[in-house]
Amino acid sequence: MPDRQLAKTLANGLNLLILLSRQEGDASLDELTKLAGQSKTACFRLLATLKEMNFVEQDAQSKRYRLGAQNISIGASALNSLSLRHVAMPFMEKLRALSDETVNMSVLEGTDIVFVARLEASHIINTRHRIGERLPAHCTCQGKAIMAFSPPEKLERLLGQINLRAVTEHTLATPQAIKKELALIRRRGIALNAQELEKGLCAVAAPILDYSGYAVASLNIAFPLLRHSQQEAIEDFAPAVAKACQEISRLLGCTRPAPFEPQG
Amino acid sequence: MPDRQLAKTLANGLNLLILLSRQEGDASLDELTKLAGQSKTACFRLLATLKEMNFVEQDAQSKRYRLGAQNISIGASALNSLSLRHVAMPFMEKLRALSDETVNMSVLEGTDIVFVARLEASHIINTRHRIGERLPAHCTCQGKAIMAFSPPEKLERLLGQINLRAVTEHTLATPQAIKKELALIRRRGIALNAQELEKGLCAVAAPILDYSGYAVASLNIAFPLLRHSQQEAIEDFAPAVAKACQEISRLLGCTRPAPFEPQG
DNA sequence: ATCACTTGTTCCGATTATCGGAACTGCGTT
DNA sequence: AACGCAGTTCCGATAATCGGAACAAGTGAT
Repeated sequence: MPDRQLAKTLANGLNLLILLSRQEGDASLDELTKLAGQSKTACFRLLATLKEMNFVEQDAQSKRYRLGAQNISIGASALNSLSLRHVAMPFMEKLRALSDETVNMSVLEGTDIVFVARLEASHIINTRHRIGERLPAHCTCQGKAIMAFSPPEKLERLLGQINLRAVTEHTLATPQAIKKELALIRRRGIALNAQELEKGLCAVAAPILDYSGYAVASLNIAFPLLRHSQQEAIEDFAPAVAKACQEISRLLGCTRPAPFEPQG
Repeated sequence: MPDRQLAKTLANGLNLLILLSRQEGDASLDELTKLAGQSKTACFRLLATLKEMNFVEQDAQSKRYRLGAQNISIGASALNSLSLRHVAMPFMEKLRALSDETVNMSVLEGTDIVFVARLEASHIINTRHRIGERLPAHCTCQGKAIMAFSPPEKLERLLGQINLRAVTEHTLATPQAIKKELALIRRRGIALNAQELEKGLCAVAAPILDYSGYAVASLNIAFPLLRHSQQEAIEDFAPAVAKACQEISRLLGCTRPAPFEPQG
């Protein structure tokens, strides 16, 4: 996997950090050793280093490892340095006022999306995502919106990496199906999630593009089909989301023209 | 630097990540090279590795580095798995060693505080609170410390809900009195409980703030006036409690500066 | 209570990954 | 056009990493 000259030790250490974050709660040295596929000694040394720098903590009695407070501090810093959030927030507030449904912003990280901002609807029945949470990109309209407006070579690489497990019966299951869907999204400027992630959950998303004309993030409105039909979403929400994203993109220096058939 | 067997490459890479997070916004390779005190080549390789794993991003045109989305995801994971208790425990142990009095941590729930961690003094005469126990927030220094550093709208809501029964003759009895007291606490960074809950019981508390700059919990040292005077508490315990809480807050991503007159 | 077994930790030599200097590239300025 | 500057690549010497073996400390079973 290492094509270029990369710092292998650093990569191994970071990999342990990622494994630990994907783990529920804490993990033992042995568990991490097996997950990472390395020697016990190497893992031990790497974890000792991570511990020294507060990236992991070790329980005094059980000796199990968990994520340290350093990650919280750096994560908060990463959120703050995202100028996107500040630019987008007023638009997200407008969208929520319009829809009274939850508005999310996500970025693409590998084959997953990560939530970076969120304004919740006032309803009790709601989506339960949190900032920092990740989801498979191809199962979400936010992920599809970003992928549809990504550079072709990046997209090809992603399609090769995507784990095509079907989350519901509506999930796109083949690279061909995804490509066809992305072409449609590219024409319309809008991505739809019709129960692909969870039954009864629907959402519309549009991409936020930067000066290069490619997507850096996406905004969506998510809602249960209890309150709105898919048709309502397309007619009422989609144009508003698309317009908000176009304005944000313009603020980021994007000059790419909007697609021709936003109404599809 | 410790002499132990640590993975130096990993440490150097993590150090770059920390430097980047302390930086306002982004940083160039040269800047990071100087800050880290390393060769340009080494930094470049480490940053390339960090980039590969989405811990940093690189702007396509300016080549400058900024924190990547991976940190947001891991930070959120850390927040969930690492309870406040784990972060605060070592600091609480230090406070108890310093004072040989009982150290408590509480969070606010409604108009009450709830004890979530506790280290007891060795003395026989002692406070008898237990983890999970609740007390009216406005009668305790812990509650006042949290309220003083809560969002204004939340505070207003609370003040309307508080049941203003006077527990002792020293208890704050009107919203005006409470507001005045909270303003004082906000300036000093320290909350005092002078027999407001029980005759002869005194305590000093400071707030623990998260990345938003608002309080999520508070720490106190509680003791009977038998062993220390109120003046001793202000001179000896208050600065230690304030310092501990500031350090914990920083670990949680708080950047809010400490108040100006911690000694009041 | 003892023994076997699991998990975490230390030691040490061989190997290999890392480091830093020098050289190359691309870009903006004088 | 030449220069300087920042980022990137190349390459050999060196120093750091790795993994096996041994040790320590618990844990559970006989």
